[in-house]
Amino acid sequence: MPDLTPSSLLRRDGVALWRQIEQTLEREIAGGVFAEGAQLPTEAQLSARFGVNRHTVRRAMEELSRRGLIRIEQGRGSFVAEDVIDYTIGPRTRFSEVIRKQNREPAGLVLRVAEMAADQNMAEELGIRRGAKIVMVERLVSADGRPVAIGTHYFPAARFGAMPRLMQDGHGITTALAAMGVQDYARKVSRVTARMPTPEEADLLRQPRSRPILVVESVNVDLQGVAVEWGVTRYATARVQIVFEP
Amino acid sequence: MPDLTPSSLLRRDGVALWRQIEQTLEREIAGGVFAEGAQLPTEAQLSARFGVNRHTVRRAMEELSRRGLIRIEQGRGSFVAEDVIDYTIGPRTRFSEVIRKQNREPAGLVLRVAEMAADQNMAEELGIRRGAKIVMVERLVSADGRPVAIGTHYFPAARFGAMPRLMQDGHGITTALAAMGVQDYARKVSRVTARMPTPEEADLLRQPRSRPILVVESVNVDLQGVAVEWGVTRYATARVQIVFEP
DNA sequence: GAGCATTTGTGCGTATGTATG
DNA sequence: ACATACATACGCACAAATGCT
Repeated sequence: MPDLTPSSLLRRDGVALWRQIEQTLEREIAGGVFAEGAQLPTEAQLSARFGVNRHTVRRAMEELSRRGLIRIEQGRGSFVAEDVIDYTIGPRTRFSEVIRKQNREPAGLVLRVAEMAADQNMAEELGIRRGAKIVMVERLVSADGRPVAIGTHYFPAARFGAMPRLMQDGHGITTALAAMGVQDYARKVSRVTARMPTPEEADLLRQPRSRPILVVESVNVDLQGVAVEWGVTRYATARVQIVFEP
Repeated sequence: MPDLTPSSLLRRDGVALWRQIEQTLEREIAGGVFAEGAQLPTEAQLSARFGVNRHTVRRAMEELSRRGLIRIEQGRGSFVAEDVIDYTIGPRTRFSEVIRKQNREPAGLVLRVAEMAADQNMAEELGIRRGAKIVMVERLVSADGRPVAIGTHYFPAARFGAMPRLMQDGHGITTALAAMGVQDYARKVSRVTARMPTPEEADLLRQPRSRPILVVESVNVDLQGVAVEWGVTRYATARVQIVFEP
């Protein structure tokens, strides 16, 4: 199969060489020569292929990176950018619905389950006594098999003691809560910060350690306004942007 | 004036040395011996003062950092944490009101002003023709003299050509818009990502280059639903957390 | 850019105190 | 009394980030 476009460049035809390289690579990415997330040839290989200096290739790559088509990682290489998922957060945010609306397949994998006593902060957020039993469920959520976020959820054990078992049986939060009598729930507030990932977080989210993660803390309440869940979710900035619709 | 607490530590009395150091420093911070934002003595100085190994001091510092009382910066030192500002974003977000509600004094400094033609993206966001004139205003906003965010704002020049002059005359966005006939405006959507700061951004926001910034992109519309402003604001994660209230 | 001082970050080896069976 | 396990504390060396010349 021939290349999508001839790689030969026209010198002094009024279009800078780096522009021609940029356009060639852009067409090849659009045409599927390089798949989403795939590694591009190294700058050295590209400069050999186009018969130009590495600086010229770099100029083209910088432009592609600036336009968001590729992602350059120092010391690793360059990669075709994956589509960013718009993770819309509003009063009625449901993970699986958000992902399906983007025509992707949601999945959740339970990483960890624990039981603990509520400390001062948890107790305040959930409106329960300090020292009351809490169940914690941590899971990795993905879209089309690509990890999107790590969510750590805390539920009052008195009301939701069965939560860990339900979620390990493959339920999402919404259906698990429904099974325990919570027909509906709404998000109260969301606090957003950003920080560098721990090595484990970077591995789980399959993103470079040099890239920050978004940390969103939120509380969900039932129809009576009683807190049912307090959680911290860490999003991969490589693959998601958070959209708030007031 | 004597020290708030004697610095001498009790060995093998059931309380680990690092705990005693943690408590001593905590009391000194609370007592104002070290002011908000002030640099603490180096680990070497503290280990000399307490007569312990540097590791022992580090253990105490890690705990204080985990609890959010101090902030540790490699190669620079450790600093007493400043209170984080809750930057609440909703339909009616006004910078100066948000800051005043936290009992801090807001300020804005115009960094840059420019005129340009709308590219594809800007034109879509603002609902104008591609190539139409746009005015850009970039400013550094602070609370109590501490930089909080860098905002880059784009306005359609046809309607808001006087924007740069008004803002350089010390107006905020709200009063400048009011002077041009926009009595009220509302935020439509906010898209949130995080990335590492450029060196210039880190300097302007007075935060370490190793700490990520929050990037919020938003559109403001007038009462008729017509876009009046499209902007990108970069927040210092050291001093702000963004709160969304649905 | 190179070089240097300062400061925090990390790893490894070792000794000792504390709790448990 | 002894063995074991674990957290605490120390000493030393080097890595990494920052700021300055």
